[in-house]
Amino acid sequence: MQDFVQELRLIEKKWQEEWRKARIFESDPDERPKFFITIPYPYLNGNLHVGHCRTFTIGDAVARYKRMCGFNVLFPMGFHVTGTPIIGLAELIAKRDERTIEVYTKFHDVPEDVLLTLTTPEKIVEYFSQEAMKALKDIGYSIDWRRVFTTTDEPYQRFIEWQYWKLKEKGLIVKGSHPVRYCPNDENPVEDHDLLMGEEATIVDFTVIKLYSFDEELGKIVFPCATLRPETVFGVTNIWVKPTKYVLAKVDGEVWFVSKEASEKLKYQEKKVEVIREVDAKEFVGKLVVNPILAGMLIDKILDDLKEFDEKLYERLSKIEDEDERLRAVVNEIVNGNLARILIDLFGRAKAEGGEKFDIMRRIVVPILPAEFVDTDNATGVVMSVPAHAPYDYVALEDLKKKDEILRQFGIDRSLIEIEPIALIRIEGEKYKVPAVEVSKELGIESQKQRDLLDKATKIVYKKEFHKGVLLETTGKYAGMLVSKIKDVLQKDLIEIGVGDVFYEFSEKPVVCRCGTKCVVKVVRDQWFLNYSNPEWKSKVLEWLEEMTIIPDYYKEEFRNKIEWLKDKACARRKGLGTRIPWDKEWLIESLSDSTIYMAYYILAKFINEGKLKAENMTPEFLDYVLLGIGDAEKASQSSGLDVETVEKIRREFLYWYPVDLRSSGKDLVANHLLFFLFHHIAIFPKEHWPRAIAVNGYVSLEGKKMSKSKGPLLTMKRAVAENGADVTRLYILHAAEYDSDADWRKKDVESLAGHLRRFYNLVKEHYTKERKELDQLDRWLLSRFQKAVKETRDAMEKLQTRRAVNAAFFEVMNDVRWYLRRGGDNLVVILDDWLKLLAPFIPHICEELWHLKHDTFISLESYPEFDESKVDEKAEAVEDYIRRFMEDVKEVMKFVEEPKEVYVAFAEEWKSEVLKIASQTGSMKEAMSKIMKDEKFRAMAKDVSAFLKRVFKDREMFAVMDELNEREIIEENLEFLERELGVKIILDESKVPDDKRRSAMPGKPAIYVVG
RNA sequence: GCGGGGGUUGCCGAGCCAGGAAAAGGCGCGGGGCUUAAGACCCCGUCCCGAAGGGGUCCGCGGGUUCAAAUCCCGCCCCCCGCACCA
Repeated sequence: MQDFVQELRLIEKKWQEEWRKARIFESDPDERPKFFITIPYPYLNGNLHVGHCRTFTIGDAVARYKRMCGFNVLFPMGFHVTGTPIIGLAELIAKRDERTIEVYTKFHDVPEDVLLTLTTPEKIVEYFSQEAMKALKDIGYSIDWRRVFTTTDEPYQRFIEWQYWKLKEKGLIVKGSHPVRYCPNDENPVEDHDLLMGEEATIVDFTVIKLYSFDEELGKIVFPCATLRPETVFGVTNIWVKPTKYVLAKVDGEVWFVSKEASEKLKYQEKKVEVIREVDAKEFVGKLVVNPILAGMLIDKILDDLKEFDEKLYERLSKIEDEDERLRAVVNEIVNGNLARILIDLFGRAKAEGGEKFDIMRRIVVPILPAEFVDTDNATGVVMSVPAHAPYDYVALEDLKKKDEILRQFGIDRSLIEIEPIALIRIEGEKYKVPAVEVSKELGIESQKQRDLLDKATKIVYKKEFHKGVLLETTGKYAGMLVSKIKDVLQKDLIEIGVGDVFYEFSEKPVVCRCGTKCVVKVVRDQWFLNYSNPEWKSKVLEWLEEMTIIPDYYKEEFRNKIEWLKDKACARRKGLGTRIPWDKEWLIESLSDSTIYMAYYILAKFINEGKLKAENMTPEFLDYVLLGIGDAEKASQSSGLDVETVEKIRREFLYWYPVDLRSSGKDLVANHLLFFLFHHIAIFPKEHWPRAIAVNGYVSLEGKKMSKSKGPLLTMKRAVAENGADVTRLYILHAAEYDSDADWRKKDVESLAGHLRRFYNLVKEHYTKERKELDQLDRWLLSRFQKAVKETRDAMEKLQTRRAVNAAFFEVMNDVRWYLRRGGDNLVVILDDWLKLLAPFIPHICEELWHLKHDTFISLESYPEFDESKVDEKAEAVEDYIRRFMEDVKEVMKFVEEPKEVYVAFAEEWKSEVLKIASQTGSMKEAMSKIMKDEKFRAMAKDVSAFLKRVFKDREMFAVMDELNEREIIEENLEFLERELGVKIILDESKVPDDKRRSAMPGKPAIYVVG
């Protein structure tokens, strides 16, 4: 086999060189219709591998197919190097990181002495782009290499700057802040591959709701309660702290009571934090805090009581009619005035008096209680207790009620904890009134130490409430809203009125950086964002999506969802290779954000590489004109320093090639690159230049294992081609899987495929130069079958189903050819021209080589075979089917006879053909029966007729063609073949066939009697 | 949790959207041919039963619709992928 691969490699090199010399893949505008296909340019922090190979080969097969279908195809390629990984790699190589050296020598096949010199990003880019180009040429892609570029090229940077100015002008770039995973030690955001632990963790935003206490010494103290369910603020009965050390800290001017951990974390979240002193939470247990929201909602019930505390305050509040406004005023008095203190005093009095007023006051003012389940390393370390809806809260509270010694120890007044849960959510279609209580009881939870059960209960309650929960009257103006919709609304409202905040926290812990430091969530401020949440932008993209072709089609839904989900994206970074934001040079444009409309750059790249267009020519006026048609050639010429003619030429070429007809990509890029690709085209270009189609394909694994660039295993494209040949590699990867399902690279299967290709190669070589003979029945069968292969292949290629295409064009034709030869066909040459063309997009080198045995044109430029219906010969196909079936049946029967020698054949009685003829004109069994029974002759034998008809309708397809065939003739004509294949003598003498067998014969299934 | 895709005969993998074959193809395994022999190649078999081309059971689990379901409907279980600022 190695010999064959070596021979292949020589053939491949030869034709690659011929193609290059003849420049057949260099595409310039002409009168043909154009087809512009692009593939995402690869990121060069390593060698191209067989995963790239899949996406690229699909692209190349389509490019070659379309070219042969008469399109002027543009298939360009560039290289992506902006971003951080290349810098990271250079650093690792520079410091001789062992693991990196191992992976790059072992898997990326970089010779060690070369690798060790790659200590700067520039050297890495230089080396890997050369290697990539070699690999892409080695496999014979039909790329127009005049257009290659790298994303750090100066002209490219001009192009990106132009794009960003455009987006800025359109108001699509905004400033904002956002949370990132951050390492305090490295003082940098931490990327996925720099994590030691916690890769699964996501950043969640807790809503912080501030409750207020009052202290003689420090004044107001804020108890910032963190929750994922802000709506539960309406059902707070107390707050929980863990009986351990906390801190009092000045946070943006207010005094906050938070866990020590939280005081550290807050510093990274845009907060100014000054720790005043460490405190023991026990000191605060039993003290009271004011819930400003409830105070605002219930103020009218206690307004009169305020009069004696503060008359002016009373005046101010009682004047306000509007409920919402009053709530805001109350909150304001708590936050900025001394209403909190008054309410706490009022609570004391109401408690002494008891009664209804106390019931009201205890909703506004709640006690601080101790609980062991509180995690000080989660958010602020202070939580609200909502026993109606949180099993932990309910159980902890019940726990506390039972434990007098704890109450004594903390000096908690028992009357403070005689608390009833306050329900605020109704669950649609469920019996629960106070879910946390009922579910806890159902599960038999007794103590807050039963964490497993409590977690389970919490899950049940949260799930039901989230999906089917509706807010009750207790939530004031939010009543009637769905729980699933409330979070964002309420968080926003709380922040707006001044008692809410956001605390970012990891969903799982710990999250540890490679350096060993625990990561925190940091809020980056004043970052530039692409405003993908912009509703007009979004809806334009959504509308255009409906016009597009997405392959496979169910990905359209996926795209729809992802477009909806896409939020503003930070497009600026501090570190990495790339282009600076033109109006804020501190920042680099993030590397996915500079790869959105670069397909347009391929048109410019040709001129740049020819030296006709330089970075300094690429002025905004020039780009405006050639890419958008804004302004005119004169102005563009003046501004750029290019002559008008060149400017016009570039403009014309752009207009010829754009838009992108197909972008074929790996499925991993759907949620990022492909979305941005759509958004940016739609933002920048006029509608006629928006992308037409996107196709996605799956990954490639290695002997069932996932490949990894940074850890291995990995198979480079170059090695795959060197070991197996370009055409073998191509055919394998195209046939290994379809669409988004993943392909597995298996050495054994690849080798077996090489065997198939060798057979094919030898077969064609043997038959191709033979004289054409006149067509006989068998040749017509072959041609007929071949037409179906053509149709199937074309159909599959139109849908980018390379697996189906290869199956039809290669394997199925191969099977037919095998049968054809076995049947003694020796006119194979009649399909060979077309067969080679049919296969040329998949295995271009072999096809080119074989084609040249007879022709001196390039097969790569020939026209693709057309389906020719006149060559379809159903009868010839029926005859072959008959022969095959006959052989199978005879063999089946021969199994039961030792040493079979003679086979006697009897054909079906005449009446059966008659019945069949009538039946074939009817649609149903019933109809056929009634029609047939009109004939007296059949009526006499109704039983037999009905039994036969049943069979006929069971096997309709076979019987459908039978009345056209003369069975006796077929067997007689092929007697020699049949006897040779079956190794018996076949005698068409029905007198030797027993009666019962003869009667069971049917058209298409003669009676067979074997004699030993 | 949300969204998308899946669970097919020893394995890989078609088919299911447009219901009607023990269910393509490949691999593995077994047998035969060819060959001095091995490999390659060609043919046959590979769920169970059957000494005549036949019968039975089968496509995650449980129901339903239908003359007929791997294919349609309902419920359940399980698996994979994405959830971002990273290419």
